[in-house]
Amino acid sequence: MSNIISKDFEKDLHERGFRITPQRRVVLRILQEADEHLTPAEVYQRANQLFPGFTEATVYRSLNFLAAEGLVLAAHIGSGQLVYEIGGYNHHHLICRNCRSTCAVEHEVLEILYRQLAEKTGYQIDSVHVTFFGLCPDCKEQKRE
Amino acid sequence: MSNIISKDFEKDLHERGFRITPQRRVVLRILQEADEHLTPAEVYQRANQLFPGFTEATVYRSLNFLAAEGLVLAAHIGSGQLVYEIGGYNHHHLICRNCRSTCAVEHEVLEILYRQLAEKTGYQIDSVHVTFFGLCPDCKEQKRE
DNA sequence: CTCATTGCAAACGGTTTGCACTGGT
DNA sequence: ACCAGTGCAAACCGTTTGCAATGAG
Repeated sequence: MSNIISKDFEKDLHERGFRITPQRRVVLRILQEADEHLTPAEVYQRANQLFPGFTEATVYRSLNFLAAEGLVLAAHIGSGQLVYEIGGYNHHHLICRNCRSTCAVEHEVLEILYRQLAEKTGYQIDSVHVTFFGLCPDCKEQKRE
Repeated sequence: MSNIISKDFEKDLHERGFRITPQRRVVLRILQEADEHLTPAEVYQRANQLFPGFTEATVYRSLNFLAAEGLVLAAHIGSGQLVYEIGGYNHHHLICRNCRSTCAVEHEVLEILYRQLAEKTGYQIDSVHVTFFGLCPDCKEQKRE
């Protein structure tokens, strides 16, 4: 879809008393176009180019808002920083603890695990973004030297 | 073992020019006795009782040191906070996103997954502490009301 | 016109750092 | 005695908040 916010969402938000501001559109759009997770700082940086005058506070508020409304997804990746990405696309990350490179893993690969975990613990797992650490092929090779 | 720091480790650290200070012993001991992950603030709180005069800075420095030396393990659990726990005991956490209760999962359950992931991606996964989010049995029940 | 949202700047909480002192070795 | 480690206080960084001004509805 090419719409910034689908009309359904706009209507829904509107009916609940929220407003669709240019700022929120911009933040959402940035995440849609980034197609990867971004830190609030990265969002701010890009937002400021598209929309001079943007405040960091507004970035945080927009991200929180969009996350609360389910339009974007907040995830904790290593390093303690919270990152945001466009919702609706379940995937996970591998991060190389040596070179920091990342690699996405399709959700399907992990789905079996989730089912097993759920059975064993009674939890209803709904993590949609988990980060694993390790060594990427290159660094693994290098370490062996 | 009842030793605070095994003699081997003391010797090893010593040979590399590090010193075993009472502060480091205290921090390590707190983590050993806690038998769960603690935030730096929690460590500080306990350390200050055992050892009045302890500084927060020292807690952070000790934790970093012990983590770098492999004596304790730093893990990112949700909420972005870094927590520390005694090393050598691989496990993972489920956190209920509703009531925040946590539940540990034995490493063995996930070991198969790691092997699969490693095969598919070429990464050498060595995450020893991954956190999954979901709903615990109680909250799952409650939600259904 | 109203009230949700923004901009601004100040506050906040967790973590790190510079520096002189202390104490482990 | 030497230098790694500590205490203290100030700096830092990412995030949140109070308040008056703005602009979406």
